[in-house]
Amino acid sequence: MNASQYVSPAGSPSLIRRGATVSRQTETILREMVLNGTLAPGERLNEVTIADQLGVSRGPLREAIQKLAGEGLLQLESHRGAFVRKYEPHEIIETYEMRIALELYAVRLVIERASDDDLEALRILLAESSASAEAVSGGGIPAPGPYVAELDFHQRLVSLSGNSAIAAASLEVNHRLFLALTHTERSQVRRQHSIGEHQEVLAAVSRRDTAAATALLEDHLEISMQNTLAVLGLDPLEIPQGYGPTVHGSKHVLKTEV
Amino acid sequence: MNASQYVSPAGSPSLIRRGATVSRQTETILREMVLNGTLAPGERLNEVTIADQLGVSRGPLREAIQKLAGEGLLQLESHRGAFVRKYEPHEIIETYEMRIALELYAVRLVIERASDDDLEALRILLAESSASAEAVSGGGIPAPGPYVAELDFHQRLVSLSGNSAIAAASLEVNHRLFLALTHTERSQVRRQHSIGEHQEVLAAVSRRDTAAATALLEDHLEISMQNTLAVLGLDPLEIPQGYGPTVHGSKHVLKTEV
DNA sequence: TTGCTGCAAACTGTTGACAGTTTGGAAAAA
DNA sequence: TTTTTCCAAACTGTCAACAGTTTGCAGCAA
Repeated sequence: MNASQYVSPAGSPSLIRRGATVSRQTETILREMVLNGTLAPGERLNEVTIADQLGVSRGPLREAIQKLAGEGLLQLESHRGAFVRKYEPHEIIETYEMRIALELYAVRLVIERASDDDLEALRILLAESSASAEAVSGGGIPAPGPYVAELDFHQRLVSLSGNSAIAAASLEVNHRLFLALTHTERSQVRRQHSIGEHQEVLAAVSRRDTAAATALLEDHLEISMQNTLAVLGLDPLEIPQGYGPTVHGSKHVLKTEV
Repeated sequence: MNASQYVSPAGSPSLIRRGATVSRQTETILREMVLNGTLAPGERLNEVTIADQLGVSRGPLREAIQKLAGEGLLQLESHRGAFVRKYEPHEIIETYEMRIALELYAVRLVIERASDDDLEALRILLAESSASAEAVSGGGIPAPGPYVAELDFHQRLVSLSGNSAIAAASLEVNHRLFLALTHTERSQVRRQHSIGEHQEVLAAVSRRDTAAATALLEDHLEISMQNTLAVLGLDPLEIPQGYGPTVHGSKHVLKTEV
């Protein structure tokens, strides 16, 4: 339901939040501005302008900028300022691979630790998501893009690992991918089908079938990455030296391995 | 050779570095102060004092603090300041698991992408490290602790994946673990033996044997984590709800799986 | 002695101003 | 016209001072 981790809600967020310092509030708002496209990739952040817009001084703003740079959303250049990070294709691939690394291990932890109730809750959520995907713009709720839903499922799944370090890193990676891909994406066709793959993964997790779950998840992520490469106009074979996508997943025999 | 990623070298680093801004220099120095124990875990950072020590004003210092907080080395508390992060046992476990997640996937990438020469170079490095470990404090070089060497090998291995995102995340995780463990560690006995395990992993990687390499690496990391738990005075069975160590590794049949 | 209250010192959060670098265009040279 | 030089405007990096919160202790009460 809550997709606000990736895109800001309709109303602009209130500047007033109890206990939070101006620096932190600025950080949150700035992150949203980067993720929802208010600040476009490659764009330079004029400190004076933005500080005026947000009604803060440059001090807290600069602290927020440092933080976001550490998260990979901004890029700092000495004496030239901060720019919204613009990811090169090979960087997107690297980030994708990091996502795979985190999720493949996370799903193993989920199988060991998540309760049946938690998994059931996720299954229901996925079913609703599936239903709302069929009824294209039917409901009154402004449905988030399929990519947001995609990331949302993965993030929830990873959270069930109980490992907050991996979950936090995963969120950061997803933010980077969202920034990198949301502005290139054209053909979102395949995203629709991924719900089915999610359901398959979740079913395997519910059966506590580690081999099947990891294999299915890896296949899903590989396909997703291939799709990304295609969107970027890159062919798997014409990728710069040594940065080709991995194809471990295709070796797996899925359900027969149970 | 270069262990400066984890511990500062003998001489204190020069404040003067061409092109780097005061903020960045402060960040680097502060990171070293945290990692080498000049600032102890749990200790509060007095901004005025530290700013005076480093000969900078509070502005750049605060920017550096924000950055290090993002790296998990400092913890910020509103209106109370920054503290050197003190990791709870369960957080150490979580961080360890994240390290495992990254390295297990990284080693697969290494097998696909690293050149024979790169692997050979790492093998030689490991051999030297092994030799210097035997000659306890024999050479003139002030040998870094075994834990530093341990992390150094892993970091170099991960770097050979060619994935800088994973490598950067791995370095950050290793920094956190170094901070968390270097102050609790007493029995470093087992660290000595890990060199042999490193050699085994590397051999499997050199043979491009993915199954063996990942299995060996996982076993090594699991053992290392168990050792860590023991040092922390935690028994695998008495770990708080659901946070027990995973034991995937022991299921693997190593070389026969080739 | 023990516990509570209130104040003052210390410290963090924030701001506005100053200093040095970058940048883009005007003016001069080719 | 094209290229180069130079300067001024704009902007980032840094600093010092102000404001509001936290904290610890002195003084008072029980």
